[in-house]
Amino acid sequence: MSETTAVDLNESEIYWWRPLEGENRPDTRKKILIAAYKEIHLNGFQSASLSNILAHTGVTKGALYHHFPNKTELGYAVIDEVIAERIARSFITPLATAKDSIQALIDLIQHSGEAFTLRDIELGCPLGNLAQEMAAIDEGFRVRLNHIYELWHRAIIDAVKQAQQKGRILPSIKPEQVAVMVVATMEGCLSAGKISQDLNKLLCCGEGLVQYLNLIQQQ
Amino acid sequence: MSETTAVDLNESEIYWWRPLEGENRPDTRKKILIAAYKEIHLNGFQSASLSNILAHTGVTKGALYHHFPNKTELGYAVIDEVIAERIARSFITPLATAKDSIQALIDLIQHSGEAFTLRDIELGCPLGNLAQEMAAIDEGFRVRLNHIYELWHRAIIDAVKQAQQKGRILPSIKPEQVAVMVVATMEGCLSAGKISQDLNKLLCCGEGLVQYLNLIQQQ
DNA sequence: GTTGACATACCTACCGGTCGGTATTATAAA
DNA sequence: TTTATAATACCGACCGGTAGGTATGTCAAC
Repeated sequence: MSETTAVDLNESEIYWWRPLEGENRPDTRKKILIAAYKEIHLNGFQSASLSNILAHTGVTKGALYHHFPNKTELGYAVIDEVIAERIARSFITPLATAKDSIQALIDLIQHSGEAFTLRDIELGCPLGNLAQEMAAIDEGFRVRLNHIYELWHRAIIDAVKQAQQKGRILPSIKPEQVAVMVVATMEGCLSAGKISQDLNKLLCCGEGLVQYLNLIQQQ
Repeated sequence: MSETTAVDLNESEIYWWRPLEGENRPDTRKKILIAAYKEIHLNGFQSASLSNILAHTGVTKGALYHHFPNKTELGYAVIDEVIAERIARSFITPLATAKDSIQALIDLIQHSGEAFTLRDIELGCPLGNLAQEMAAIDEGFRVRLNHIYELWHRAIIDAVKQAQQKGRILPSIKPEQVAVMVVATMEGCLSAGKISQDLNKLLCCGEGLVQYLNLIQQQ
């Protein structure tokens, strides 16, 4: 979608902390992208305020419109350069590089469930939020977000197929079905946690998904 | 949440069709509620425009602010009087009244998967959309939406417990876990369908959920 | 002297919300 | 049965504020 390299978010940084001052060469574009990602994650795209992004970065409106033609294109860039990279790093690469692919998938679900903070579940999944909000409204958003989901699905399909070849998973199981279901349930879990503001509900849902993955294995 | 009776939506009606004219006694409040529900379903609450609602109903701003003190309270009323009733009618009552509760749950998932139109999956679940958008922003929304989810969970918990007593479901299964997972996966399915705009993906996901429900049954 | 990277001032559209006023209907005393 | 009173339902011009977006200017680097 974009030729520019992905943006490193520095995840541990607290939202809206004052930007580092006195930095010799601030990459303005990167700063805008990160601030926009946070603002969108917090408020959704439509309610994301450019003025907020400007205020929190110290960047001026002129600079913003120098780097991005309009708000929509800024949103596209956030998807292509921030969100896509996060999903790849968190959920796709670990599957592709694993020896035991199906166990890696289970580990991933359990690990991400445990790694969530209260703030995380309060805000929900950046990908899911945006997809929910924008898919019906803007085709450009829909296509870009769908592309990320397709990559995610493909990674799980490959993992299941690999496990099936090793005889670890019942041959009657359709890999595509598992992929769609795992992603859907993970998103649904996040959503459940967000609404109830109850980490246990999220964990409970994750256990259910792991249980499903165990049930479709041989023996 | 509200003492007023639920609003009948007349589901077959096409969105934003001209309102019936020459009707002898138009219930303005009901008209506003239905139009607001549709506008919110389409654009989300924050981006829902009161002017749009007014334009599509022919109701004036004065009338709107006569019936609702502000936009937020209008949103609350939509949840309490429109969305809650829809969820109850579609997913809760059918479970509570069924003889074979677990088969009713499976039927419900399969039936609702088949009943969806392309327009439905384009817009997504009214409950899920709103929850995703507003849970982190407004506590009033969160509490009301969570209440609906709680009712839904309870209905499934009762169904699973009932089936367990009849020996139809493995005793090791935790009903709460099934409930959270079923709701989460259904929401996730809808979401997957919405983003891919592919009915097959939604159906595929529903099959996966049914498969899970079959796997936790005895024999 | 041209280009890229900003900065500043400004524009218009639209947003939720207010407010003074009016038409209609219900209540009830005369 | 008429008439005074009051509450309800509604109208629409108007308001302050904010939104995204633009026009023009500056200034260092090449």
